[in-house]
Amino acid sequence: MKAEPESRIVKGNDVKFSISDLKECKTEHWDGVRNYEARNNMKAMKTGDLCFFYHSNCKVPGIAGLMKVVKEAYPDFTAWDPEHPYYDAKSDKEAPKWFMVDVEYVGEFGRLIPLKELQGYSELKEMHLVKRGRLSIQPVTSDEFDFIRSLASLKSEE
DNA sequence: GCCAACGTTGGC
DNA sequence: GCCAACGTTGGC
Repeated sequence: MKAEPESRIVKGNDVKFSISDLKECKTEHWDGVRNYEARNNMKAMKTGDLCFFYHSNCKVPGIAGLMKVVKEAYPDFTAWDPEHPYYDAKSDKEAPKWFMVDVEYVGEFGRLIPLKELQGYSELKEMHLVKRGRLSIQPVTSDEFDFIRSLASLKSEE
């Protein structure tokens, strides 16, 4: 799941959200997903599922930490707020178009695992992130998950 | 800030 | 329902 750790202003609001921000607030709703495939991936998530927190659109893009799903997909209310950077006039309350999940902080990796590095592993050649980078919510196979987990430990495990 | 790779829109 | 034009993402 991607978020931008560096400040960027959209419609007067800073959309910055990093693993440290999640650590601080502990749980957060993952709003702003405005792509059908990404939305469908979120709808498939189950409570307790683990997710990687990916830092995108920043100096060193890569995987920053781990979080878990604590609430399954429900309507993204930010789509209904005209003042919100992710407002979508075409989503109404009767038939919500966009959804979000709630995630809880699990841990930050002792080191950020750069995209550059991930691209170099043959084990990850087929990974969505490597093959087709653009999607903001992507599937990870259990083999890919285990492999990436072996590349770094959480700060809490050190 | 460039631009490739997508995704979306809308005329026909 | 095709597809050209346009918009967005995000690494570099």
